[in-house]
Amino acid sequence: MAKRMTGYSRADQVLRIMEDRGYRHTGPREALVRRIVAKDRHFTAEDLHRELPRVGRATVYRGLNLLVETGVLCRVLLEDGSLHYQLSHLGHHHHLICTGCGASQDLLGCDIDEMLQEKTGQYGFQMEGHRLEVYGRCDSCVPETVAVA
Amino acid sequence: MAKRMTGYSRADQVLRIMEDRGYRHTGPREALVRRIVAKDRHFTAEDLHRELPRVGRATVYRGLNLLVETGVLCRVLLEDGSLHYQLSHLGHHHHLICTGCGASQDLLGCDIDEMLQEKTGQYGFQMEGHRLEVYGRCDSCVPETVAVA
DNA sequence: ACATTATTGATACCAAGTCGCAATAACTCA
DNA sequence: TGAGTTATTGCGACTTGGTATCAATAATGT
Repeated sequence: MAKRMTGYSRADQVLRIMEDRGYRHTGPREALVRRIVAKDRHFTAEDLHRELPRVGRATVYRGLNLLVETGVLCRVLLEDGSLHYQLSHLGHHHHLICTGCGASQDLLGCDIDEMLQEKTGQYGFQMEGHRLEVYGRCDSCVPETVAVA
Repeated sequence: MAKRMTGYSRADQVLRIMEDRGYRHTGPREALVRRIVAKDRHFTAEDLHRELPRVGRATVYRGLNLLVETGVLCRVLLEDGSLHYQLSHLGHHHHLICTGCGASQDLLGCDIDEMLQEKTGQYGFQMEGHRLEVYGRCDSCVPETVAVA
C-alpha cells in the first residue's frame, strides 16, 4: 500500500547520518536501525537484543550509544529507574511518559530554562543543565478506577 | 563546645520517626543514621558500606530504602546516571547538584507544576508526577578556566 | 583484488542491587 | 525478669545492566 512517497525511509536517513559521521554501514547496524524506527514506544537495550538475537549483546549496546551520540535516540528514565530509549527530536526537550501503556512522546516548547536560571541564581548557583521527565496518563490511558469520594 | 541546646540530635529524631512507624531500633540502623546525618553531601550505598564495613551490604541497602520510604532521605540522580542519596526536605522539591565539588542542595519553591499541567494538557496528557534534576556549579566552584573570546 | 581499519560477537568481567535463609537481636507481656 | 514471638541481620548466591578484551570478520579506499 502507499507507504511513503519519498525514496528514503527514516531508517535510510539515519543510516545516512551515521555514514556521514564516518561510521560504517554494516548489517547489524542496519538491523538495529530498522527495528528501532519501527517502534512506537520506548524500549530497553535488552528488549532490542531479544528481538534481534543474531546481533550480539555488546553490539546492541554499542549501537545504542552510537545512536544517542548521533542524536538519533535519546535516553528516557522511567519512574522505576530503568533506562529506556526512544527516537529523539533534535535539540533540548523533555519526555511525557505514560505510566499506563508505556507510550512516550516528546514535550516540545517547554521552556523552564529561564525560570531555572533565575531560581538557581538565587542560590549562587550557575546552572549548566537539567533533566526533566514527566509521568502521567496519555489520552488513551485514563485510569480505570476514578477516585471515590 | 556548644553543640546543640535541644536534647535530641537529628539522628535521634530520625530514629524516633522510624520507631513511630513500627520499625525496630537496632544497632546497624543507628549506625547508618548517625553516619548519614553527619554528611554534607550526597553519597552512594557503596560509600556508606565502605564507611561501615561491619554493617552488611544488604542491610545498608535495606536501610536506605527504608529511609527513603520514610521521607528522611531522597534519591538523587547524577548526570552520569549513578544513584546517590541525601537528606531530604519534606514535600516535593528538586535538587541543585554541583558538578564541581559534588555538593548538592535542595531547590525549594520552584513551581513548575502548574506550567507542566498546562503544557501536558495540550497533549491530552494527565500529569501524575515529574522528576527534575539541575546540574551546575555552586558558588564556591566557579569553573577554573573562563571561556576565551 | 588487496591492504587497512572498523566492527563484530563470544566470553569474561564488573557494578549495583536483591533474595533466601539460618542465626540473632528486639520487643511484649505474663 | 525471662520465654516466646517476630523483625532484623549478614552471608553468599544470584540477577540485571552494562563494559573490556580480543581474535575473527566485514567494509572501505585505491
